[in-house]
Order: sequence, then C-alpha cells, then structure tokens
Amino acid sequence: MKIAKVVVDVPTRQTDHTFDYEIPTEMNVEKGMRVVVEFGHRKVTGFVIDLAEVPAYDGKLKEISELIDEKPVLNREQLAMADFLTKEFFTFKVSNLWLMLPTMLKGKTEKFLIAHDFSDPSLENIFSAGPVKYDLRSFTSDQIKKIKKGISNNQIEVIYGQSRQITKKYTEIINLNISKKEIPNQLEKLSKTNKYGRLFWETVEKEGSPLAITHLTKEVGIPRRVLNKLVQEGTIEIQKVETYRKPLSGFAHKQLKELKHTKDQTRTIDQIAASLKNPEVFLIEGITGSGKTEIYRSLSQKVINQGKKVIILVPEISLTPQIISFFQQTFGERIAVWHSRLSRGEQYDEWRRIKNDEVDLVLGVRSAIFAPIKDLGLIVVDEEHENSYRQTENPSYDARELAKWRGKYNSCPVIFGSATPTVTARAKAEKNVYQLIKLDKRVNKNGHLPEVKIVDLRDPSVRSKSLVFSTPLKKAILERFKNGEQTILFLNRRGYANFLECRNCGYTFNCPNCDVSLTLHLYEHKMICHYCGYSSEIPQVCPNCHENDLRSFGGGTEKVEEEIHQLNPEIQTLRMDRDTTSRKGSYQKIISQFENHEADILIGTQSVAKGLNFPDVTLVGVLNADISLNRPEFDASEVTFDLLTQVAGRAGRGTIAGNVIIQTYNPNHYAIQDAKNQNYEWFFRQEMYVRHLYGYLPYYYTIFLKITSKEEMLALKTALQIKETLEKNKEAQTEILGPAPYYIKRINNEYTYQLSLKYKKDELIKTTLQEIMSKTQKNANKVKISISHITC
DNA sequence: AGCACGCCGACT
DNA sequence: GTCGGCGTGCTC
Repeated sequence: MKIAKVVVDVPTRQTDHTFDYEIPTEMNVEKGMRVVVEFGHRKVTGFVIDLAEVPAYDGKLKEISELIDEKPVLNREQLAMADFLTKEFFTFKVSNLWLMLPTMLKGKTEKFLIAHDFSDPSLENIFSAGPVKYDLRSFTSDQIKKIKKGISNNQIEVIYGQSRQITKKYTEIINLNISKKEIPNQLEKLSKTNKYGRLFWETVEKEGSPLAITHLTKEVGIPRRVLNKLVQEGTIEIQKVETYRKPLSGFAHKQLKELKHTKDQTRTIDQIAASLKNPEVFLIEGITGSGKTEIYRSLSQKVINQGKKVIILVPEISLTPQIISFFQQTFGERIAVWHSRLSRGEQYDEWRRIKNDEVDLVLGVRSAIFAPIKDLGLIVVDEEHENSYRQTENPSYDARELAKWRGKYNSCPVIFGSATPTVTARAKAEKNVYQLIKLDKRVNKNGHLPEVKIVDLRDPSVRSKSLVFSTPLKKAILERFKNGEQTILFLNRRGYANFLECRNCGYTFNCPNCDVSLTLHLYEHKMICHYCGYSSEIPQVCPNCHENDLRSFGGGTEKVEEEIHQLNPEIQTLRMDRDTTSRKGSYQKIISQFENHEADILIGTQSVAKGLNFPDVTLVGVLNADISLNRPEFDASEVTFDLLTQVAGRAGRGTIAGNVIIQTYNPNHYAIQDAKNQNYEWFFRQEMYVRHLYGYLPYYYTIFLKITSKEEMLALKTALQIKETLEKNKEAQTEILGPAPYYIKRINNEYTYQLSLKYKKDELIKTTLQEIMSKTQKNANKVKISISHITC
C-alpha cells in the first residue's frame, strides 16, 4: 500500500502532526504536493510531506480525495525549513508550510452548496444564482435547518473547491508560416502604397520572430487590422502564450560601469570569496557609506559565475528603485524582487520564475528567505539589526535564523551587514562564531559625520514656553528656516497628546477596555486608544467635576506641527506617521514633496529615521529620546542607540555640514552618549555589561510566555500551573521568572500575565513547552497562550 | 419532552 | 478549525 503522510490545514496543537492517507493507485503523489483529504466529516487541504509503505496508524485509512498540484509546490529544503520553524518557534507545521507559498496559492478548501430542487421558495433566492459558499454565519438558524434537511434528502449538493483561483497572464504573439528566407520575396510582392505591410516585414526581418502583438501595434505602430489580414492570407499565425507579470519591466537597463574597489572592499571580497563553499557566517560591521552594497554585488557575481545562486534580504524601507536597478545593472533579467507591494499576480510569477530556475538572485524582504531557489551559494542579510526581520504575528519566525539555517543546509556563506549590528550578532563575532569584518572608512572621503548636541531637558535654562521644543532647538529651527535649509524632526509618538488631565480634580481619560490613557488626535477629532482602537469624542469639560480646565501632556507629532506653526506661520510642514501614510502612495508623495522643497520641516515617527536621503537637510531634531529608552523591553537601549544613530545619519548628506540636536531627560545614558559620539564599539561593550548583569541575550536565551484571559484570576492561575509544570521539566540552570502582570495588564478587556524563561542550553524545556501548549488547548477559548522565542 | 447552549474530543 | 455528541438547564 502506498501511503502519504499529510499535514492537514487545521492549525491547532491537536492536529499538528501528520495523518496517514492511502494513495489511490492511479494518483501520482509526490512530497511537497497539496492534496484534498476527507478529515472527519469535511474536506480540507493538506500537504504531503512524506511517503511510506506501511501505515503508522492502526485504524482504517481513507484515500486522498484529490490532487491539487501536478508538480510539488514545495521542495525538500522548504519541507525541512518548516520542520525547523516548528521546533524553534513553537508554531504550527501547516502555518509554516503556507509561509513558503505565494498568496495566489494560499487557498483553503471550502464547502459550496448547489440546490437542485427549489421546492422551498425561501431557499430559492439563496441558491438561484449558483453555488453558494457554506458559511454558517451567513444564514439564519431557520435557513440552516432547511439546508441541512435539503442536504440529507439530496435536494442540495455539497461540493468542495479552492477558495482562490490562480490567474495567469497571456500575451498574443505572431508566428511566421513562411521561412525567414522568403521575407525579401514578401517585400517585393507588396504594392508601393502598402506602408504597413512593408513596415511589418521589415520589423520581422530586423527583430526576428516571434514578436508580441502589443509591441507591433503600440511601439512599431502597425494597426491590428493589417495583422489580421496577414493571418487571413496565411503568412502569419497569432498564438496566445503565457507570460510573466514582471514588476521590473519598467526599469531602465543600463550597463554598470566597473566600480573601482577600495582596499577595504577588496580585502572583504577576497576574504569571503575564499570560503564560498563553507557555511560560515560573516558579520560586516561597516559604517554608512562604506560600500557594503557593492561588496554584496561583487560577491554575488562571483557566486553566480560558479553556477550558484544568491538571496539578498533588505528591510522593506530600503528596497528602493535605486537598489533594485543597482543589482539589475549587473544581473539583468536574472533577478527577482520580492516585497509586499507586488500584486498577487506579480508575486506568483516571480515565485514561478525562481522555481523554474530563471533567476540567479532574489532581492527581497523578510519573506524572501523562503524563496524556492536551488543551489544557493550566498545569503546576504543587509541592515542585520532591523527588527523587521522578525515576524511577531503568528506564525512567528526570524529571517536571520532561517538565513543561517539555509546557509548550513546549502553549505554556503551568510553575510550579516550593518553599521550597528545587534548586540547578539556582535557578541557571536567576539567568540568567533561569526567572522567579523570591520569597515570604518567611507568610499567617498568627502562625506562628514554630523555634529551631535544633547539638550538636557532637566536643565531649567533650556526650557521654553513650548511643550515640545527647548530653546536651543527652537533657535536652530528658526535659523535653518531663515537660511532656506531643511529640517527633520523626529518624535516616536503620533497624535496630539497621549494624556489628557483635568487640572481641577486630577481626572485622567483612560480607555475603558485597556489600562492605558487615550491619545488625543486633533486631526481626526477623536480620543483614540492605540491598543484596542476604541475612540470617543474629545471632551470639553471634565466628566467628574464638570470644570472646563483640561490640559494635555505628552506631545505627539500633531502637537509638534501645531507648535511650529505658532513659532512662525510661514514655515511649511509635512507630517509622516501612520495616520498620514496609511493610504497607498501617500508615503512616496510626502517624500517627493519634501524633496521638491514644498516644505521646510518634515515631522515624523520611525519612518523619518530610516533610509531617507535628503541632501538639503542640515538639522535633525530628536524631540524626546526617552520614549524608546523607557520601553519595558530588554533591548530598549539597543533600539534607542540604533534609532538615534540612524536619525543622526539623516543630517548633512549634501555639501553643507549637518547638525543633530537630541532632547532628553537622560543625557548621561550610555545609549545616548554613544549615539552622540557615533561610537558603536563603545556602546556594544556597555550594553554587554548590562545584559550580563541582568541575564539577558546573548548570555541567556529568552522565551516569553503570555497567558491571556478575560478572567484575570484564570490567567494568573493558568500561569502558575504552567510555571509548576515547567519547574519539574527543565534543566537545573534554566530560570523561570514570573508570573508577572504584562506591562499593560489589560488590553481589550483581556488580562495578560507573563512568564520569562532564561536558559543557556535546554532541549527539555522546548518539548515541555510543546506539551503544555497541546494540553491547555482544551480551554483555548478561555485562556490563550502565546510563546515568543527571542534568538536575535 | 424539546430545545438552546456550552463544553469536549476526534479528526488518518 | 469544525462538527457531532452529550450534559445542563430552561420553557411549555
């Protein structure tokens, strides 16, 4: 008997294993194919991840109902990758398998109903239009009863189908029915006045066939009717062929001139090139402008020349047309891009190009690490410190961990590159787990680092009437405006104010569902909770004492904008935060407006800190460096240091030197001091000391368990039970901290308690966690448990 | 009795 | 995730 081991598309702990199905004799099933199987009383999609001759299950096996794919959609490496993810990140196998497929293939098997008998008039208007999706929520209980009855007496038929249809793009091309040698003959036969006929044959002679019809009609300018006539004559034929939707088709295709490498670049390239067959990890610690991208390009070329392939990961924000064309200039059509702005069709076609071996290099974001590329010879993770490489929503994973995994699997090097590497990565380099390469010189020697000044907000002499600007920053802003230079202001908080208080009675406005204050958004005229989305009107008087003496605290980007206008109404501002960039294209629009000097000041959150390049910006103001510093996360200092270093890099990119002003209540904090001095190595030493002191990464791995319930005591009780189980099944050195209330205990009326596990080496704890997850599934609707495993 | 509702467990 | 089985408790 031929048996398929199937992972069914039912993402729960209890079904997170394979189910055996018999393969019908005529069915050609391979590993990595999707199938439809009967599972209980319904049909679901499943992945065949293994084949066997003997069943592991005692009961009677069902047969596979349907084969979805003619060829495997997942290769062996991807199946193994899904395995790794399940073990490392405690996620469901199916969910991990789905991660590897383009959206267009992510269809579920759904139930549809067709009525054959409209004897019941109330059913007629539901079913007269054809098959109806069987969704209990869309019917009334009365209708459900009738439908069930209809199914049992065969008046209604149940069919199964895939929820998403695959679309392909077709292009019409012309094929010649005559040989090329006969073209001069054809030309001679034409009458003098037949200019389109002449144009057609001349084009075919010059460009060869087949030719796309759109090319002939749009670019060459031959009317369709002329082509139709040629078809009638029998000299040509029109054929429909499938073509790829190419996101790169609009890009210019100029040849890259050979770049001269600096000594540093040559040294780096040689060092990595010497171990292209080893699964080594290199960490390039290179300041901005040290020419890392050219190193990646040059190494990719070497790898591809040896017949191998490359994945280059970059953060979403860095995947700009410039970097795409940089790689395209060398590799032309043989590259694929992968990012969230691709349409479903483009994504599917890029995926197929990669799978069909038509691509040597994949340039993409986090999820590009799943690309089905064969014969990997190099993996690059640029801006290694970016936390966007970690997906926190389920199924969670870390692309950096996967990069290392694929490096080992393919026995090829992995390069992590950053100006400010994660402390964890840098520590591994210290222990020679990674090979450290430092680049501390700029390719363009004219670039200069901006001068960074720290303003101590505790100092009364710098305080002004303004809630958001100190006197030195205010002065600097007005100066730049006078000189016609541009300024970027960074504040990691959107809205107008994050706090509203009655000065008469002290009443504060909190979210009714969460333990947080409501944020005042003047632009939308609402008080909004940033955690659950609750919103209410902006109050005019205090609901407690009815006095009209409300005051706001904790300014956000809207407040900054308002104060700028109060400072000088002539200053033009642009605001870039989640509220102004939610619409498609709005992000790009703000950038180009600022580039064209339509505004003097760009105010924004996170997004203004990263990757932008405005040569005319000479001042960068960080309004409150403490917001990210005070976050209750173990890596708050690291994130702050990275952020400040990045923001500072936005100033003085042109010919005029730049200035950076950082406002803070913690002027002596090492993260702020080291960012001021742009001294990564110093920061690394001090952060390592702190991490050691508190037992955090990289000294200990950390697993966070969040236990959430609508009933607070149930959450706490479950957390305590889990702790007890863990205590009994762990290595001696593993520490379990908590349960402690999550830093916001109540979100959306659900209470969260947290356990933190710290360990150096503990395989036992992982199995214990898997067991705990499957046991507590029983009252999953009352208590939710989520695990996050921090490895980088 | 008749049913609505919630909980539980099986699913190859 | 989804559905059937089963116990509980409410209504007629």
